[in-house]
Amino acid sequence: MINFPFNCPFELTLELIGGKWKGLILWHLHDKKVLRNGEMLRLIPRITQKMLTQQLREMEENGLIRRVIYEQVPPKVEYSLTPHGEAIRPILEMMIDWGVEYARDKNIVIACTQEKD
Amino acid sequence: MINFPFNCPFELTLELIGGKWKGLILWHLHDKKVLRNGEMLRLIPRITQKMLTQQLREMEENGLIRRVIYEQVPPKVEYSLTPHGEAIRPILEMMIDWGVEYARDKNIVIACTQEKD
DNA sequence: ATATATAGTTACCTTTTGGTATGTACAGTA
DNA sequence: TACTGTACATACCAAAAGGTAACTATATAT
Repeated sequence: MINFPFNCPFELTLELIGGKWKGLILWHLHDKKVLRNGEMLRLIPRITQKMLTQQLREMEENGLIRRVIYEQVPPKVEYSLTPHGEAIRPILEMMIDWGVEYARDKNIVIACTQEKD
Repeated sequence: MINFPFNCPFELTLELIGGKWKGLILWHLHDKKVLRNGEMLRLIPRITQKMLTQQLREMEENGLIRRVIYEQVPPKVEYSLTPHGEAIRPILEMMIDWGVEYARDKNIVIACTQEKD
């Protein structure tokens, strides 16, 4: 999995949460604790199934989230945060706070359907 | 400059500090306060001139850093942080802390020549 | 037999990002 | 006259990331 030559721990962290949708997915998981595939698709309207699966798989492989499969038909799969995923929370919060402040100062509009809490 | 449809303030922040070398550049600027082009090349051995200029220009355009040109020959240009750039510091610190902790847990080696302080 | 619901996969394409190598400008110095 | 130091720019290429559209599987309900 992870085996690049990182110049700095910052790069490692960026590698793990830098995907286009990862912040949003993690944020919803912090909020709801447990989410299913379809629920995430509804919470993140513009994401596609492919991107959702892709980002979830990467975060699972990196040990940020947990994937639990129930052997049922139709299938049921639940996603939740691991301790490493939980520990990301303050970073997300600070990035959101900084972004809000910056956007206010620069008059940038964010098409944001979610709130911080 | 910034005019994408962001899904979340997190994405905006990521857009501004997500470049391959931006964290490292910002970190050195936090440390040294003022840096010249050549000094940064020496501090970040694996970066190329092109990438350094590119990342600096983007951050300048986004208002994270300041570029001061002295009309001399040979040229002298100094880079420093703006208030928005300064405000990024706690995010960098948390990302570094989280990355260090994660790397320890997963036995990932980071070829890191810099220290946190 | 057909449709439903859920959670995917796959092939293909476009855009973005990062990297290599080389060229520019210009006053001062040997 | 050629070389140095500083801070770039530019053309070109390769790799990574992201996106679109269509296809899959299976028990149950109609």
